[in-house]
Amino acid sequence: MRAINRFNVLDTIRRAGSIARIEISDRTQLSTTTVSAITASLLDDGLILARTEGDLREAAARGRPRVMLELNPDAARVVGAKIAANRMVFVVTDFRGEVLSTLTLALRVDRQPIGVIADLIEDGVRRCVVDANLALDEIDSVCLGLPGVVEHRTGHVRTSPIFRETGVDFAKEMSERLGVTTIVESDAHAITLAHHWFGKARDLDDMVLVSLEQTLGLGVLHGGQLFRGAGGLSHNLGDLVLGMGPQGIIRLASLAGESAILGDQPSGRFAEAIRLGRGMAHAKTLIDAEDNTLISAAIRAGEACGMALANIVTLFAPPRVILVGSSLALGQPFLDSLREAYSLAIPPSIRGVTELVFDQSTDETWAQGAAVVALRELYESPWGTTGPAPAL
Amino acid sequence: MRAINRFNVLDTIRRAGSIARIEISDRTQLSTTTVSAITASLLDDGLILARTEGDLREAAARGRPRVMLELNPDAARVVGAKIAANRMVFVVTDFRGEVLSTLTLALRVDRQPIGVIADLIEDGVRRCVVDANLALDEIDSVCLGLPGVVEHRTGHVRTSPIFRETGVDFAKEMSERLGVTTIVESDAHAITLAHHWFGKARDLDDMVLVSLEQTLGLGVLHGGQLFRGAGGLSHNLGDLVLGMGPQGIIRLASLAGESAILGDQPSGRFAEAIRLGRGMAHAKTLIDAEDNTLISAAIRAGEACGMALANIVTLFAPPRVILVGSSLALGQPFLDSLREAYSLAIPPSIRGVTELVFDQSTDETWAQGAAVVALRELYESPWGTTGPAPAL
DNA sequence: TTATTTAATTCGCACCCCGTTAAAAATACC
DNA sequence: GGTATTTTTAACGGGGTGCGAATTAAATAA
Repeated sequence: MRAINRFNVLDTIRRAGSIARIEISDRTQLSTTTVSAITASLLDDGLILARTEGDLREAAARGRPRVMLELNPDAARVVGAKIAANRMVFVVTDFRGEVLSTLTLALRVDRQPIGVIADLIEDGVRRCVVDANLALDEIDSVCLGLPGVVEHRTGHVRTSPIFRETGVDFAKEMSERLGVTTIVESDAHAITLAHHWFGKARDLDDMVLVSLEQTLGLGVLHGGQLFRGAGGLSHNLGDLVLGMGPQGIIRLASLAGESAILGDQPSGRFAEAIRLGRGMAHAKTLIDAEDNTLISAAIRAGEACGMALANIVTLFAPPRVILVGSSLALGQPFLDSLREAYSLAIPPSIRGVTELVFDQSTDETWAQGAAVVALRELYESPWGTTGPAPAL
Repeated sequence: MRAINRFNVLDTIRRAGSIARIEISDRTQLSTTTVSAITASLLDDGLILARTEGDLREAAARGRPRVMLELNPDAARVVGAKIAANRMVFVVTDFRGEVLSTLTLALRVDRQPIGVIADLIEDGVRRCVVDANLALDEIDSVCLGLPGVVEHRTGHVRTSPIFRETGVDFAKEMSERLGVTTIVESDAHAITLAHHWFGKARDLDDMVLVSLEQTLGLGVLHGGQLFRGAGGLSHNLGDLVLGMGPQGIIRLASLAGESAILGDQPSGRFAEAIRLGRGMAHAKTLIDAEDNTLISAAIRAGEACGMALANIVTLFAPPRVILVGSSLALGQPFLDSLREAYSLAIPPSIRGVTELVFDQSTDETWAQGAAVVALRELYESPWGTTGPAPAL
């Protein structure tokens, strides 16, 4: 019970950024007595800091000025990473989730053996930590966000476009290499939490996020918690079936995946751009130059996404859906056809329930989301004292 | 906190049927002390009963014999109902969810004004209660399971095939008529809970149920709780989009809904059978007689369902999916094509995660499920005392 | 009959939260 | 400077919760 209240208080402080005890007791419905006790213990553990200035009540602040409380940035450091097929982005953040250093590695890792990928990630983590003027043993936790189907609880990667192998115990592997607790999570879940903490869902505890990257992913926030499916699996939208064609099953990925839009051939005109991770940006340039093949591919992809989106909204009926990912960079043809297909496909009975939001976050935001996954677990840890100081 | 533990203990007793305190403390991880206190209060409130006999440990029972605890059937009575377009089924159950009386009314209610439907339901409830040798004021709660999109929390029916109107405050309406707390819930949710309590998901706290009736519904059980979407909406599978045809959007309902299979025309050859609620049974007879039109309709419907099912499994990855509903009565052509389409459409990455189970429950089971919805709310109510007797 | 075994209860302890009250702290107003 | 105002801390009593140790209860085995 204390643990729950502690978490709530800590989370209230995080959301507010800077807040007085009175406000906390107001928002959490806890008595000021209790809030005082909990904040005292949080101060004691060094998780929060008190600041005297900064009382921003309207002019007439008569009585004793409030003491503002805020997270102690130095209470913990974590590493978050977005691992994609053609690039890796690492960030080190402080306890608030604020980025301390960033590192982007533009290199193609898919189809590499797992040992090589692990090597590269290990290297990236270590370099990014050094860039933040830290040592690895000052890092409390690492979280890797990667595409594919990931079992969060066990760190088991069932399938991922970046691995040739299936069923990899990647969290274990990386924990051993780094000597730091390492969590593996789907990249879509990471960006979902990033939006919950910092982005376009700060005000909502229920929402759905659809990520349109090389892989098509889904994040569902339900009561402030990620909905992780029964077994803690992530959702792989690309596998959704959109219909039956002459060649058999038509999956969303085959219409709206990156390779479906840009073409898959290693000799294709995008091969070079893709290798450099600039595929979508390049495509945008061509679309602006009225390249008809690409425009029609973008339109097809938008239609497919719009229909899949309508199905997801039919199932979850969230107040807001956030769309993210590199495909958004395709611009008007894609977005317009998506919107049109969506509004055609959305059933009348839930029309108006859901608001559609597009967001083009940087890769850094995704990595930051991974850091948030790690931080959330730290927030819920019992930490130092849970009550009076332990007996000596 | 007590409330939570009380509910857990009560639910443990329900699941076991008959169980000793020690076992409860074993399963709930509560201390025997706490279990004793809670069971004492439950006994005090008359929610459970103690029975000395019935200690079924293996032969050598040395020490003090266990006192078995079980639900007190008389602690409460509820009415559950399944309201369909061509029939209504009511049950009265005791506190355990055991059926005390049943009433089936075969009558077509869709397209009737809402007042008429309410009249019929009111009548059915009253008659079924009388059949159980009870008076209405001995009923603690009523739950109506009906097809369509229902907001459970408010009892608001957004759309339903049995109402011409949209946005009906049906719970309020019926509560006032009956003078008994009345809950409105989607029929799919009702049958989901029925399977959780009594049927093919007794052993699981996570599963998905798909109901193939006139309307296509979905129930998702997550951690023993119904997943009700963000706003408490139910899920209407019929609105799922399966592709784009020459006539525009193709929805699941247009391929696999009852009217899609049997034909919609009032002058059709099924008109009479449908009116009597025997549509599917009649269809089965014709299929057995090798009626090719029907067989191909059944196959089409099966394919559509199989594909939609694969999408749902892709999203939720439950350990088990239960399929229920009148369409199952179509037999081999339908089931085979469903299974085939499903196994074709299910992505390889989660193959083997989910087990498919078919179940042809009677209408009574659906109504019983509605009763379970009502009972679960009673279980969570604070009831009489929450601790020592209230001060006089 | 006595010892043994197992189940259930009683009792005391620690904890947690709340409300009230009082006191201390830090400012603005007069 | 004194006074009013507001936030924060501290102290006390009351009620609740859960747990462990000791105790009682009820049966069987020797």
